[in-house]
Amino acid sequence: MNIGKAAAASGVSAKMIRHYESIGLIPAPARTEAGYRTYQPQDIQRLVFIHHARELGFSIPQIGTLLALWSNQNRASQDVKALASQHLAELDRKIGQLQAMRMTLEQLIYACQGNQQPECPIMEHLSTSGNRK
Amino acid sequence: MNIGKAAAASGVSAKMIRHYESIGLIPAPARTEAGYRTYQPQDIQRLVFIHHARELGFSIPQIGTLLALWSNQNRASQDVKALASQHLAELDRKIGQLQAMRMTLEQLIYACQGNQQPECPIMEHLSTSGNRK
DNA sequence: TTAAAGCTTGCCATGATGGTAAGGTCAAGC
DNA sequence: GCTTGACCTTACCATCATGGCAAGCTTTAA
Repeated sequence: MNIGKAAAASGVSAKMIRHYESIGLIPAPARTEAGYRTYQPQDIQRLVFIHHARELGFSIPQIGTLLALWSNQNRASQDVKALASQHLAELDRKIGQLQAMRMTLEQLIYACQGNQQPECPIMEHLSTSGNRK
Repeated sequence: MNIGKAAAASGVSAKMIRHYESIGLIPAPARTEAGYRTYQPQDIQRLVFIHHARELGFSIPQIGTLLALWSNQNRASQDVKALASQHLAELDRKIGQLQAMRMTLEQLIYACQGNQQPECPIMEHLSTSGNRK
């Protein structure tokens, strides 16, 4: 299977497959005489795994760890759970940050008249030096 | 005022002040004979404005627009409001994405025993090819 | 006078991904 | 057989905002 098919089958773009190979996340596959990469079914499984992990927001280094656990028959599910929990905490942190922005911004938008006049609480907020609780 | 003081006064790092200058977000300030940048109070105001806008998550191009509106006496608050609303929508989109990840991940973590055994719903989710609603 | 702190520019790195360019290869149709 | 188009290859550049480091100059304080 060439890289195009592998990309379509796994949901990972050809570009990213090459990238993952270059950073060592996936092993370098066999090549045809012409130099084309050829993928086996288990390579596709690995790519699918990566794709799903990316959908959940895991970073590439985390996915490296997950892949190692995946191919380890003696893994303890608590290790997987710990990594996932760590990522969950990170997601919560990011969501919290964005929601804090969202909250302030929404209030400012609500308070803004949105007319032809220049007066605007949003601008005032941005230019005000201090006292922003 | 040198760049260090300007950084401390505005909350924008010296590094970023130089960067903003290099991309044209702020005008190049006067220099001393030795080549040191010297900032005026209005420059600090501008930096404070940028800092606050970054805290709300506005992108640099958006901040460029906001700065233009800021220094425009004839601005209409509806223009500011429109830009802010656009950004709010973007925040909502990102929050939604993260929350979708969060939701799935939390369920998987909940279902995982977290013991010494290898069986793990998280791993199953990642390796399963399809049917992930 | 000397040492420390601060400034200068320039380059490199992040993280995950996209784009583009220049060229080689393969398969199908004529 | 030859052309065409789809596919592959590598290599480089771009994003976005920020940090770090290095080599060298300037200012300040002891």
